Parts: sequence; C-alpha cells; structure tokens
Amino acid sequence: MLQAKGEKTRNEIIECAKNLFYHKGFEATSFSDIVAAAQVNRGNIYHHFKSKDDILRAVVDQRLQEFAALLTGWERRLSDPRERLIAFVHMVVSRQDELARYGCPIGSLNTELGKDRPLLQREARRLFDLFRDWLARQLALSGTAGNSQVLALHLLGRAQGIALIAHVYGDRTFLLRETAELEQWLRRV
Amino acid sequence: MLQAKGEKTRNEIIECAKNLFYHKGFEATSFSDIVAAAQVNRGNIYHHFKSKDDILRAVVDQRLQEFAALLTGWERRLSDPRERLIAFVHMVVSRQDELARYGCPIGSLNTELGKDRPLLQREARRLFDLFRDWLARQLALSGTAGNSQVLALHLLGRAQGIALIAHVYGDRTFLLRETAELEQWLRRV
DNA sequence: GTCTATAGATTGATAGAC
DNA sequence: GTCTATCAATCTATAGAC
Repeated sequence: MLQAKGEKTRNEIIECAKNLFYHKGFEATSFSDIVAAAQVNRGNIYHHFKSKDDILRAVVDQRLQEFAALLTGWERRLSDPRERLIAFVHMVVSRQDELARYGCPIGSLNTELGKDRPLLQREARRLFDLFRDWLARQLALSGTAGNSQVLALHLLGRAQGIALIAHVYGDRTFLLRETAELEQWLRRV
Repeated sequence: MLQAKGEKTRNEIIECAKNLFYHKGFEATSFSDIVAAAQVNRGNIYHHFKSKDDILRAVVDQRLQEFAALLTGWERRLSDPRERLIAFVHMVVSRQDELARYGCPIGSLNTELGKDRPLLQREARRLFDLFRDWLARQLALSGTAGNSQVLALHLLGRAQGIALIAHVYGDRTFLLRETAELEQWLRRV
C-alpha cells in the first residue's frame, strides 16, 4: 500500500486511457479525453507520465499483466493443453460483443502503431508475443504434428481475421460460425 | 478532357491522400501532410473538397475503381472461376512488401474507422463488399459445396488474418507459407 | 501530489484578392 | 481555379503557486 493515493490516480489514468485507446484509437484519443474520463486535472497527468507515448506504454504493460493472468488461470484450471487451446478460442466467443464493436484490442492497436510508430509498436507487439509463445507451448504439449511455432502463428492469424471481419460487418453470427470451425480444427490437428 | 486542369489537381490530391492514409492512417494524416505531398496551396484544397472526410470518400471511390478494374481483368484473363479465386490469393503474395510494411489498405482503414467513425466506415466497408460479392460469385461458379457467401467471408477473413500478422511481425515468410496453404484449400474446397 | 494558468505549435477550415 | 493571410479551436506539454 505504498503511495496508495498516487497509485490510485495513476491506475485511474491507465484504466481510462486503456479503454479510450481501444474504443477510439491511440491517435484519435486526446489528453482532454483522458483527463475528462479519469477526472484528474489537466496538468496533473504529467506528474505520473511524461508523455502520451508514456501512457501507452503503461497501458500495454497493464494489458500484458491482465492477459498473462488469464493464461495462468487457464493453465491452473485445465490440465489438458488441448482444452487450454480451446479456452483461447472460447475467449473470442465470450468477448464477441466488444470485438464486433471495436475490433481486437491487440490487433487494432498493432495495426495502427505498425504504420508509422515503430518504437511504440515494438512495445505493443509484446502482446502478440505473449499469446504466440503460450499457444506454441500448449501446441507442443498437445503433441501436434507440425512445428508448434508455425501453428501458433496460424492460430493467431485465424483469430485476428475472425475479429477483423466481425468488426467490419458487426457480425457476431460470422464470429460464432468461424470460432466453431476453428475449435474443430484444434481438435483434429 | 473537360476541366482537365482542375481534374489534374484533384487527382493529385486524391493520389497523395490515398498513400498517406494508407501509410500513416487517416487520423494521423494532416492537411499539411496532404498539401505538402500534392504540392498544392493550403487553402486551395477546399476548392476541390469540402472537408477531410470528403477527401477520404474520394479516396475510397478511387480504390473501389482500382480494385473493380483488377477483378474485371481477372475475369477477362481467366475463364476458370477457381483460377480467379487463386488470383485473389496471388495478389496478396505480389503485394507482400507493402502488406508487411503497412498492413492491408482495406483492412487497416476499416479497423480505424470502425472504432468511432461509423458513417465513414460505411463508405470504406464498400471495399469489403466488392471483394466479398465477387469472391462469392466465383465460388458459386466453381460449384463449391457450402454456401458461397459464407465461404467468401471465410476467405476474406483468412486473407485479413494473414496480412495482419505479416504486418505485426514484418514477416513475409509467414505470408508466403499461409497463402500457399490457402491456395491448397481453394483447390480442395 | 494537486491545482490553475498558459505556453507554443498545429489542427481543420475560411475569406477574399487576383 | 490559384494564391496569401488568417481564423478559432485544439493539441501536447510546461511553469509555478499551493
């Protein structure tokens, strides 16, 4: 509970920025948006972060922690690595509403930053690395035939394609059909 | 050749804006960027377009024309609808460099606009409609087993997932491997 | 650590002479 | 249709009192 008050403000900023970056995009989100949502004073934000880029780095770290906790939870609850892989696909289903509305928070962020913010994208890419490495590990444990790194990237790409189309067309039916197919593929592979 | 001079300036603006929106994103591109690239005077741009949104609509129309011409060319050169579908996959291969650098121009644009510019995204989505409907038609002509609209969306999603991962990791090897796999799938389906 | 006030640059957009 | 000049608003970021 060290720096309890300061941490609280800082976490408020991170949480609000995380949602704004996701719902509006990084460029489209202004400091005014963030301070309004987090209800902190305008200049005060620079006590906690030295720039907008710095806020994004904190948001990425926050998401990394959240997703790492999610993966750890699946490993603890599910002993069969193949069931863990299917849990990954079920995550897409359980988040269908936000995916159809705003796209994938990881994919859309990397798509935006990948265009002309290479240093920030390097940070955001760690979110993909997290899933890629975890999926590859579960695939290896499942005793799948092919190269597990290759299969992991294939799986990530399939999930991203599903989220993107579901977002473009606001189509949850498509998402449900494609994830069901992907689950069948995972049981066969 | 009516309005030859004015058309030239207008087309210059559209062409430069098209590349900037693709390479930097719509929000990240400013009027200064566009007038600098197109070498037109600052205020002059408003003689041709009434707003930045208006420029984007013109860019989308331009891309629609380009892609429609591409599809028509494939139909003319290839009589077998299955070969036309494979030409679609080969387009991804032939554009691997720009896809790895900037992502898919259609997918990344829709991803950005889909977040909080619903009216503009409706315009940009027509680019997806163009490919979806054309792919569905070719799939129907190929006598594929399943619903051709469903298969067309599946194919679009696969292509988008491939482009996205290739962009995030700047990985052309991944793109080549996945498109080869997609081509095999098209020959079987 | 919180707040007010504001700097300095850039944004999208306009007016009006030529 | 082209050009200069500039608007008002907004942007990220800073200074300094409390």
